[in-house]
Amino acid sequence: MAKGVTKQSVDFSKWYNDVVKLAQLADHGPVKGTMVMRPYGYAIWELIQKELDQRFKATGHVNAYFPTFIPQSFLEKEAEHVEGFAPEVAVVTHGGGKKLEEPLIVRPTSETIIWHMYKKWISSYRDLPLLINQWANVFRWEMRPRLFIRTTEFLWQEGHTAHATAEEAQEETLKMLEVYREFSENVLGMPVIVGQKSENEKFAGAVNTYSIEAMMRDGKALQAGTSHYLGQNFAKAFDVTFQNTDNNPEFVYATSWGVSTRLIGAVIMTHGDDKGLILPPNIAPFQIVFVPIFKTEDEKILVMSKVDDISTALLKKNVRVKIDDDETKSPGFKFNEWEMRGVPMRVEIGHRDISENHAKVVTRHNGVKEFISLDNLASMLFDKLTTIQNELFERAVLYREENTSTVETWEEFKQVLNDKGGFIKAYWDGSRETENKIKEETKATIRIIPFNSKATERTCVYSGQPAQYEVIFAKAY
RNA sequence: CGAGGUAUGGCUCAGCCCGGCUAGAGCACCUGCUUUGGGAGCAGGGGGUCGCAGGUUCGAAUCCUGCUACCUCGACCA
Repeated sequence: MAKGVTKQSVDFSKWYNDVVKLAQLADHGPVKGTMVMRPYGYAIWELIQKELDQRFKATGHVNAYFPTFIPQSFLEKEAEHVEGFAPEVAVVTHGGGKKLEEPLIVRPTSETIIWHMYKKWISSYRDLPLLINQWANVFRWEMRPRLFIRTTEFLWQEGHTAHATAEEAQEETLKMLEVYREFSENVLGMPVIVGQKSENEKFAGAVNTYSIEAMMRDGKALQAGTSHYLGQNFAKAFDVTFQNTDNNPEFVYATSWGVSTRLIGAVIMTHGDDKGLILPPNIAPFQIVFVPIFKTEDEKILVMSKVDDISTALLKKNVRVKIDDDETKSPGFKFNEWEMRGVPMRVEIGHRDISENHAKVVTRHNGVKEFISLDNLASMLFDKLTTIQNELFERAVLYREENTSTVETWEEFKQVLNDKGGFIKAYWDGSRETENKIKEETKATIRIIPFNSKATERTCVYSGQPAQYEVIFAKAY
């Protein structure tokens, strides 16, 4: 049927595209890889922004805005950075009808222009730390775009901080990683594994990259957020020094950290099912949808006044409510429509219900239908939002555990990856060569080196050499 | 960027192989009436220079060339 989404088991990619389009989250723009975020999808982003922004402010950061255009020469000042980003950068060569003296790059990330400015603003340890975040769009010319997950232009936030000591900068890096973890788990209901990236996977220009990794329902890994300790790399490239308390000049220590609209893709693929989207209440544009059911004008007046009473009580508790009173659509259509669009709870109220003093409440993620007394309906619904939020997280944790395997041998590794997929815990010798060979043979990469990873007395699953870490391997987005 | 596939009304597709009257269907949309508790029914109606550009031909949705976009798989990546 054209009305439903493709089943996940039939074709997960198609399922994802169906959900994005049918739930009206986003559409393709006319230029390859560009995305139009439709109102429903953008509303989710606004909720994500609000929650994150509160957390950034609470940890002492302030927002600012830097320009999109960056002189090409800036990118070239940090060797690893230019090597990493040059292949995917868009370049402006003409302006005002004339060829520019120096081409401008359209920011793929803002480290360079921000550190150019930081040089002007930092001269003493008293100017530090400098804790700035910006909400912006960035551009990366990707080969294989995918709505929300990988688009040519995307929205994100990027924090850029400057510190007087390495210790303080490292502390900041981990502090923001923890903000991302807490946000992902409590707001998005998405469990993540926190840890460090291998040399192969780290940010171009960073000393260390840390990330949160999530498992999607097809068993693949998605990097949901990163936090980088940049050391003095950018300070040296842009000559940013400060006078320390001993009156000596010293290069500034830096961090950067970001999450993007990719998080929306992550939510879709963490919670969704064959009926479509499932949104955790904390980021659902509509947390509860009311479907009033009536035949006559008298019934309509009765039903609508009751719906208004309950929704008003909910609005007072800041619950986001949608009353679907569109009389041109049948109730059955609305049930399917709002389930597909992921609204956490639906309340059906008709004439019959009112005479029996109850309403039918249907919970999206588990399909449970129950009658609840109208007397305490508003408070029951309010409480259930928290329950649903928790259940979604628990369910996602369980799914991840079920699809995580621990392997000892290389044969087992290949077999599990092939038969089951998901996350594979295995020991690794810490070498780039081994990681590359595993990638060549299986397409799986080291997604993360979890914190507290220990590998004493163990050997590498591939090379048989003494192991340095127990890591998570997976195929990734 | 490499391999394969697709492009016909808003959507899903048929027609193409083997060129030929006015390009079809289902869904969606509009109007009217009847309906409304899991994707309503009947009747009437509107909408397509067949992705774009060029070529072959008396004649092209159909054959040929180029381009673009999208999908799947690879390499790259938040």
